[in-house]
Amino acid sequence: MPRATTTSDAFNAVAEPRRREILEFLAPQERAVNDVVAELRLAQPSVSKHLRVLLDVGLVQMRREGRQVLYRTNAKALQPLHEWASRFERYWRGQLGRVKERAEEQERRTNETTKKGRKR
Amino acid sequence: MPRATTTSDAFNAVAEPRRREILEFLAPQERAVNDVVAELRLAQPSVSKHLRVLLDVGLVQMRREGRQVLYRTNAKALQPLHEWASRFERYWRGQLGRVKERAEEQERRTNETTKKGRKR
DNA sequence: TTGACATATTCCGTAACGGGAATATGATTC
DNA sequence: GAATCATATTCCCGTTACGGAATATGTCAA
Repeated sequence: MPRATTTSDAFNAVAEPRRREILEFLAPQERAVNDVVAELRLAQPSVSKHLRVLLDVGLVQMRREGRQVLYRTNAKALQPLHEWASRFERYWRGQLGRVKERAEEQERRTNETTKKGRKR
Repeated sequence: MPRATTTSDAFNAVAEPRRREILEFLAPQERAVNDVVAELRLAQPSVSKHLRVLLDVGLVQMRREGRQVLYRTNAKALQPLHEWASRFERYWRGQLGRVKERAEEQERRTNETTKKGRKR
């Protein structure tokens, strides 16, 4: 099985650095495709393709305005990513993480290691 | 250019769902490889490979203990991801985001009604 | 040693990926 | 209509992904 498609979810879509840049650029205000091209200095087809991916996973929204197409970041779609990372917050800071860690470490030693009569 | 390698950074490493599961499992306490295999019901070589990727980007740490190799999540390596997502927090909640949104919505509306067939 | 257990690596196959170039679609103006 | 501007899609290419199966490495025990 190959890697999951970039359009499968926000995690995959955001793995590409240029797409992250695009999201940052489109977050404060909506912009036309050519603005992205100019600002990030990417080829136009490349931008269109990245925007397509972002659109498919709901990370951007789109609106037609005359000849141009305006895109904007849909920040809500980044919430799951943020929340997922937040689950680890307690482990990189704060005491709760350490205390719990220590307690479970303790339990592991007594349970798992003993289950097969292992030494050490 | 193909997609960046999974070992290039945390974003790419975390794009794979199984690796996220592994990180969750290894966050509270360190575990042997076989524990991961048993708990997540993955093939052993698969787990070893995923752990290798996670190790390369610093998302887990490793320690040998007799025959087994114990892994644990290095939560600090997830901080950049969390911080990146946090930059969008103001856009999905909070007033700044909404105010700006409303302002633009307003402007969009005025343009549409006022200047119906203009040039750009 | 030899054998078992635990984990890692290699090789294979299929399936994206992302860039570039060319081309297609869409909307506006003349 | 035709020309033009703005964006999207298609095709080709070299690279990488992940899974499965087989095999290799490493550690302990008898």
